[in-house]
Amino acid sequence: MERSLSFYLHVLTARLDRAADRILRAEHNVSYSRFLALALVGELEGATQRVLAEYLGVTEPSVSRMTGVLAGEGLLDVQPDPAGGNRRRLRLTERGARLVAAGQRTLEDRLAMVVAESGVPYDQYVRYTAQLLETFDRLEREREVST
Amino acid sequence: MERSLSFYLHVLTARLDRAADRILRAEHNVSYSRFLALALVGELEGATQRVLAEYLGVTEPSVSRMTGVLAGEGLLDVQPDPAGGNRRRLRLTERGARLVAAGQRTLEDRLAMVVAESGVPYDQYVRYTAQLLETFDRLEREREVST
DNA sequence: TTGGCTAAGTTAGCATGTTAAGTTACTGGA
DNA sequence: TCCAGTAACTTAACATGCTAACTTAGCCAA
Repeated sequence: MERSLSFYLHVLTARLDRAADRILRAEHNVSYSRFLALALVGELEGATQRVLAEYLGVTEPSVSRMTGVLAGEGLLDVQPDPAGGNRRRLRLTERGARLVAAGQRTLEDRLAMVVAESGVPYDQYVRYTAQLLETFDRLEREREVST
Repeated sequence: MERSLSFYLHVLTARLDRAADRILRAEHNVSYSRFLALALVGELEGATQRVLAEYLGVTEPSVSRMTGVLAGEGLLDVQPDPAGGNRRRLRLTERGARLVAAGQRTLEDRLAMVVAESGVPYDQYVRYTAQLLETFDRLEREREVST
């Protein structure tokens, strides 16, 4: 196989995810998936599960199961939307918010170190990555419309 | 959350993987994970399961289960190493090799299109990505030694 | 020849992703 | 008023990661 971009991205991301998982479990006793969910809820105060699923890039059943677990652990507060409809509003609990803040510091410090060590220009790489994501999303949406 | 690099990479890769999965299932009736395993076996003629695990960036139990399934489907040939030891030599069957060749063409064409559309310079992005992967691997190895 | 060591692979059980199908809560027209 | 439609969520079953613990095969020293 001519080592392709998708393969490199796949492996790089898998390793970063696993390292993040290891660090978060060791220092904050939470998996990376759960951490990502909590971090986004922190940003999207009062989001519904559907919105969270969209931002996380996973399906609604995944979010449904995850929010159940996180609420059970006291990190997340899940309430029926007071405005009505079959909706749940999501918020971080006090503990959830502390965990997100601490975890973010830990992770960003480590990744910045790896990037610095590699010599890859951080800002440009982030820009490229975000740009690819945006293009990919747009093409996928166009594909869906045409289906 | 200040949208961090790890988050962008995580989401971009998750979407690329899912798109690849969708395409491969539709056109070649195989999942992306299985396709990656087969593609690497094609490159690493006669590799052991341990070597394949290392190249795929997954654990040996994962490979063990996967090779069982792929052999059952007639895409992979798993034989005890004639040189002895508790080893299995992996090779593609005729069908496996055809599938790999066809799948690679399909996927690379599509991804190249996305990258072109995004305006991100393909070669440079691949270089950066490979460079990050290499640095990350080195740092992880150093970490393991020091543990 | 045998008991321990090492390398490679497997098994078991869990986490978290998926799709397909079912449920719940509201809305709007007859 | 009530039934059909729509949006949001849940449940069930499966795929594929993981770690921990076990098994298998060969080697070597006593």
